[in-house]
Amino acid sequence: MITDARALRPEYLPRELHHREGPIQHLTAVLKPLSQGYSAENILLTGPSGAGKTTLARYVVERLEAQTLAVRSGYVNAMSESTAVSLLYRLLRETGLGADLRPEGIPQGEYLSRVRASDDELVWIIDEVDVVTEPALLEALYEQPNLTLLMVTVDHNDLLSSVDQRVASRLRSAEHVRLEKYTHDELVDILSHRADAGLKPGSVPEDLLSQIAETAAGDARLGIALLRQAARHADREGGKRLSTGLLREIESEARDDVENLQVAHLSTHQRHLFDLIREHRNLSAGDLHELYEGRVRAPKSKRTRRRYLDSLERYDLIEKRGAKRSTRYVYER
DNA sequence: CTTCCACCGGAACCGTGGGAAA
DNA sequence: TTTCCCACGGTTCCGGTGGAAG
Repeated sequence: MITDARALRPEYLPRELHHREGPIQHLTAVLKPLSQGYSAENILLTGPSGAGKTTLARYVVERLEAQTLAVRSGYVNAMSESTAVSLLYRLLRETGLGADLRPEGIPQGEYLSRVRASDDELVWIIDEVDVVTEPALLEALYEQPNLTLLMVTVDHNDLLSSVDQRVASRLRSAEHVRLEKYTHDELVDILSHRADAGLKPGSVPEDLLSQIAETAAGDARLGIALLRQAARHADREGGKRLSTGLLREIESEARDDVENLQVAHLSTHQRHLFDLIREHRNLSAGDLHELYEGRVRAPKSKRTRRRYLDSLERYDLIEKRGAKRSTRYVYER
């Protein structure tokens, strides 16, 4: 049944993007000066999860790079790089400017001079830019004359107030491209393109796609995870066609898939905190700290735990409710 | 209504370790 | 080699604040 598993994986970059014609045009227009050797505005790309932000950014930049000799690009997810230096290192490697660099022990300035030394215009995609903790880093990047930033983040309305002042002002000054959730019909269409690319023709009934789209509620990442799990399940059972009744069975597996992508980035102590909250579903701050201290051999300080909990919240793995003495940490699902 | 204090989060500080300069 | 520098991952300190208890 599965003819090309890659097409169902989360990182797959399709050859054509559907239902994003407007944003594609917008982004392309903002980046256009680069193809004529001029510099372009920095860009902030926002939208809810599963709206295709990352895919869109990579798609547009890849096309630009293919059409223009003097443009090079790099992509990084700020979530998975804990420090400024590791983020710069990764980006330089991606851009093809750091093959000879080692990952540690080099001052920031050295990396930045690499950027300036390049004859090409550079476009860097920084995914989840709101977790960049060092404001000085973005400022420094802004000052590089031949560097255009394409910053990607979820569209929390509280975003600009929650991040550092200096970061916020950088984000505000960038050209803003906003993505909406996919509609039901758009998502059905996207899923059927993926099914065509990855599954035997005719193996997915139309009404199953519609159900998946319904469950995913505009979130393409979840929709594709559902499709992938449905196909795997059917494959295991030796079925030739995905059945409509399948969805309830595989929904939680698909949601686990999406969650596991995030959990994979956690350190062991972050993981302990997350596991406790997931086990208990809902814990007061006091209880959580007590449980954590009982479970872990060398507990981190309270302040450090709060930082970990912050990052869990940014990953959308947990939710913090209430304030002050009635703070609770909640896991839903 | 007032008081208390658990919790949050900013800021300053610290020990370690690798690299570069002397 | 020794010394200096700097990033990193933490901790310590502390002021603000709003729920909860009195």
